Amino acid sequence: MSSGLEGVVGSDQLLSGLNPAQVEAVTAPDVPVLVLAGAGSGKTRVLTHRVGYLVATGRARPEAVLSVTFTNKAAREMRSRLAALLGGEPRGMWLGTFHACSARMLRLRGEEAGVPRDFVIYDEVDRLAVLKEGMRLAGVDEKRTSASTVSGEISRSKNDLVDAIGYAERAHGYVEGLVARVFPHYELLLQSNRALDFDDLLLRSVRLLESSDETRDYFRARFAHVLVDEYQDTNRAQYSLLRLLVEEHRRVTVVGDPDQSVYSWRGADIRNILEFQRDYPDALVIPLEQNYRSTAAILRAAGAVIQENSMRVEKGLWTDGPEGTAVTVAQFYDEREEATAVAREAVTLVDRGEADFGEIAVLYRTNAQSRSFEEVLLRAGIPYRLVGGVRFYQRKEVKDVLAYLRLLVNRQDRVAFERVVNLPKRGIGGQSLQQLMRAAQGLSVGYWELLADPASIGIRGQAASGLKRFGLTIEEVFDRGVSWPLVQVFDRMVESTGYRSYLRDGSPEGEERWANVMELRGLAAEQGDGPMLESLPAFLEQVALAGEGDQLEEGSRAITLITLHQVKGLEFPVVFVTGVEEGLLPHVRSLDTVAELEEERRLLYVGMTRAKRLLYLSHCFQRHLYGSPKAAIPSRFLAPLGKSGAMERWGANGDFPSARPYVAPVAAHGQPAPLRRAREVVMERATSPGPPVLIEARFRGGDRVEHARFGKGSIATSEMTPGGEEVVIDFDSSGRRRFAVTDAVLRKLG
DNA sequence: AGGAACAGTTTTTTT
DNA sequence: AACTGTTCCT
Repeated sequence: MSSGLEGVVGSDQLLSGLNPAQVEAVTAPDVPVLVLAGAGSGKTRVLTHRVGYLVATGRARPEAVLSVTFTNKAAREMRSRLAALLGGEPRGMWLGTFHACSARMLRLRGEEAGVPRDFVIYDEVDRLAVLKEGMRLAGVDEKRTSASTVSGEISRSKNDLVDAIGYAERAHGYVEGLVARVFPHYELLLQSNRALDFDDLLLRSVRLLESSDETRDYFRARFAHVLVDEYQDTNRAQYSLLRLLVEEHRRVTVVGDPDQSVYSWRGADIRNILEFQRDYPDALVIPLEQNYRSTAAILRAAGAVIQENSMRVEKGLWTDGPEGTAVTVAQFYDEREEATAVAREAVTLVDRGEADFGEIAVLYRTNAQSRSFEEVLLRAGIPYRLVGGVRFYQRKEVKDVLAYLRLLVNRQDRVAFERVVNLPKRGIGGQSLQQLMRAAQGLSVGYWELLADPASIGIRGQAASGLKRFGLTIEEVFDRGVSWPLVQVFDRMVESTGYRSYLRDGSPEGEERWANVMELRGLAAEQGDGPMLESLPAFLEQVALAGEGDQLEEGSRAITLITLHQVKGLEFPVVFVTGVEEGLLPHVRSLDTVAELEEERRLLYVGMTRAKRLLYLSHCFQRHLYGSPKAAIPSRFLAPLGKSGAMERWGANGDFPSARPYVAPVAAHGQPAPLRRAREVVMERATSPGPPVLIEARFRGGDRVEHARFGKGSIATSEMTPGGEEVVIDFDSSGRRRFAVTDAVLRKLG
């Protein structure tokens, strides 16, 4: 196996500790390689080691490798692992997401395909602003067809490599007809803003490679080895891009798991991985089936769930690890009780020394679900980190400052301009702006040039002076700051535009927003002391392409709150998959086709297979939707769990008190049975055979305790009430307080 | 132009 | 419940 490797430093590490299948994947020859990697089978490891192996054995120079990951975080992680394997950072290697690599290709060669060198990247919010303008121009009523519908349609089209013309040609039906009218306007607006949306990055890269033989040859020579992670989640555009890069030399390795394909709504096409062998008949297919992550109990439960899918390639995922604790299925009254139960179970585990908060993850289908958890954890003083949610880069104040900075790079960025031109108030209203834009259109000049003399186009008064001042301020920051370091420009900008004083209005919220701006400043400072002219575009690109998982730093001591989509690729010793209910998982919007339904099931599978030691699934009796309570029914996906040996734990007052073999609550005719409230269930259980449900006080008078917020103290009294245990505590430093134990996080001392 | 009060709505997931 | 957009008033 080591022939040809003698004397190569580090090759031992590259293969040691790998199982035979992994070794085969790492050392595979220069043919198309498909690694079908089951959950927890060491797929990232294989990918990293293969890159390292190619480099260490001299088969590939680092700068000849393109390695595509699904998130920026995965890219960073791979880079650092490679550095460890190779004893130094791999120089010149391209390592990033499809979008990031595309952007980079376009910066290098995009002008050949009509992409301006200084293009900006629009996110979903920016794109909606452009789209709304486009809809106005096309005379499409936003009330009848929402901008987000149109956005989704255009996005899907671009991901299928269909442009505005192509779309119009094949559009049929009402909505498609409307979209076909808006699409060209949208494209023209993007062009005049010198902006690309996310989908353009892929689309334009493909067009670039298609249109120029020279450029295509250049990149083909450049990337003699291409590797792709999470191949099951690639879309048509990504597929084509890959094809264009490797079809000649065929040194391509893709890694993925069809059972973890959960991005079809973003255009991902599971056929890409299923048909890899058809695309490359000589492909080497290597299945990785040994799971190193989860206990046998968890693996069995997850397997029982995914097995229900009809569209899949059977895999024999196995482990030689311990059986572990049975998977828990629990029902709670509502999302509040669910959150409380999770919090208390987490505290119990931490108290018993079975886990650290940082080892626990709470998973859910929709971001909105994070709220109840946040509320409970916040009140309880349990540390948590929320992934996604109101994302940092989407916060108003962050977007505002970025808009100001974007103008320095690209004065034609109308979305940025309109965002901040009247922030703080400069007396510029919608009327004046419309006038400005109309005049610019009529005179065929950029609107920016008209700022110098608004009177000439009939804008007077406050608006005129405001516009003029705004233009001058931006130009001045630019002129004086061209060669400054980015941070300095940053400071100057928020100062001279008055944005700082606008934000810091003396309110606590204002200070918090300012703190976010300062956090952004910190990121800007990381760009170094080079001239702003170079560092600013790099900064803006980095920010535009940054994903949310990216803020997830390792070694946190906090509970992780995260969506099922974002958790892909991560693992935690303890996992709670919450809200496993009809309408949520599977989501109501995914019930139209079998394909959608099965994707929802894969989502649950992804969630379950994140767990290493303990796995909890929960659902509620009722859940609030848009403010009003709605009955919830356990997910159909839970049905096969009974056969896996999962245990059912009735939730009472937010606890996981007793367990019995899980019986799926499904009626004889296959419809999920209606459920009773958890509290009623508890009472019923108490009078039926089996272990009695114990609800007893956790604390007694005299117990020494520590509260997350108030510190140490002694229990004065403890009593059981219908709502749970209530204690009175004499705190050493802050006197006597009363708590419901459910709400307070108390650690017993001694 | 700008604010307050009001009405109506809410795609789930994200590079 | 929270957020958006609209309308009406100053």
